[in-house]
Amino acid sequence: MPVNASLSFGYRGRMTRDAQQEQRDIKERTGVGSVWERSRMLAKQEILETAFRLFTGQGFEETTIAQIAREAGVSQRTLFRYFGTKEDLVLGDHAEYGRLLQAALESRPADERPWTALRAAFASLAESLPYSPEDILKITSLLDTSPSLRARQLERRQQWTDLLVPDITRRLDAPSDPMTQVRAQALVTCALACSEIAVDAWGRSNGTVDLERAYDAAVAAVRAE
Amino acid sequence: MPVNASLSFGYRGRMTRDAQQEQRDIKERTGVGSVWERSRMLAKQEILETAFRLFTGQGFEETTIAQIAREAGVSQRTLFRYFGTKEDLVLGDHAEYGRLLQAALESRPADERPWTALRAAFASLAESLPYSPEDILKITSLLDTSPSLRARQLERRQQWTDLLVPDITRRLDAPSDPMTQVRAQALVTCALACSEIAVDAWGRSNGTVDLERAYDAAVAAVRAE
DNA sequence: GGTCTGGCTAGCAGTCACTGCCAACATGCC
DNA sequence: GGCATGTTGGCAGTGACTGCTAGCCAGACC
Repeated sequence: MPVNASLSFGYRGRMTRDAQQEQRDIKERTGVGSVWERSRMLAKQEILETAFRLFTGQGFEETTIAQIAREAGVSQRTLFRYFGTKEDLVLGDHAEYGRLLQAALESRPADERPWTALRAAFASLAESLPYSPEDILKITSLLDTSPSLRARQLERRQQWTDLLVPDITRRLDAPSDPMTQVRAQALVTCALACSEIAVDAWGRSNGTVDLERAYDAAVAAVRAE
Repeated sequence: MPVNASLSFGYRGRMTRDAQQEQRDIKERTGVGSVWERSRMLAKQEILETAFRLFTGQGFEETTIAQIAREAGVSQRTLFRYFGTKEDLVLGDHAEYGRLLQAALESRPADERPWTALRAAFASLAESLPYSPEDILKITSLLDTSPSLRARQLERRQQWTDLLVPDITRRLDAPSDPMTQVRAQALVTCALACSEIAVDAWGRSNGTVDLERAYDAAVAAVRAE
């Protein structure tokens, strides 16, 4: 049962291309056309597809690394070299996405207000993520079933906060105010929380709720109530 | 079932007594008077003190359960019976504190606005927590040194959210609005985030920053910026 | 006071995520 | 072809955590 290849890391294209074009694409994306690099990507993709199939089929906690490795045809040792933790199989390269988000925020006009800039940065990140809506639905439903997965995701979000706070600090008045750091942290954390709540609501509605409307409703509630 | 039945293990006695006798009985069966209970509490205390000493001395990750158990004079098996996870040694009974917070929130006037009620609930919880300021300082500094500890704490905070959302939902207008749930979640999550940011700032300042001022600054930033 | 019940304990074996190490092999470079 | 280097898999180990079991001992009952 072939799983949608859009699950694979970085893959955003269609499946209807011939192998040559595919290879050129890989070369383009990775910058390296070496056999090593290509087989690494194939293995990575195979592992991810196997993991997602097993996770959605029998649950995250109930699936062992040994099983994924066996069915993907690699050793456990290799699997852990590609994905540092079991949770990384679901959550992807959060450090990379964090950098994307940071870059998106820092590219906003310096005089844009915090909430405005953060909203634009989220929208920018959403466009550059290599996940299809179906992928996000799968991920969010997995998050709902595994506390450890949810914990790890919250931890990652915390790390994103540290990346975004410096920029937001610059957007605040009174930089000498000792509370400026606290204010920036609060803004970033709450914005990230609102985005996550919106994504979760979108996921639980099976994608019928409008994501931006949910986010705006969350932010409006926090600011107006 | 009597209210305090959950306190008594293996209650099998009669029901027709006056309150005073009942209390004496409970004390006998479950309370401080029983040898079992006393040794349980002593063991728990001994384990906690040993764990804190080792955690602060050599770090959370660098301390093993085996070491704590050995130095506290109990078996690992017993330690895990008292504290379900290594993180529980630091974080305490979060489920219990969650119930306290929920009760505090629900005891606020029904027409109080979400932010006001939440702030009062936090203040109430802070007063009923069994930690001294020194304890909190130790805990927050430990949180800063261990990602896994921080992750577990974020996970617990998520569980608190679920406890508080129903009450906040009732405080919102337009309960038929499909976004009401999202709005309530956003409010609770952001309020908890602000309180945590305030506590962290207080901890990093070694207790010199005023906790309530930090919380208010965080909330004000979120709402005004 | 003797006995019985049942909670509590230590200890052991086992699971699972994850890591360090090393030998074997593949690949890229010359 | 030969060497340096990257990659892999197996293996042994660690550390958190769980299930099971035999034995101990406080407390209830007679």
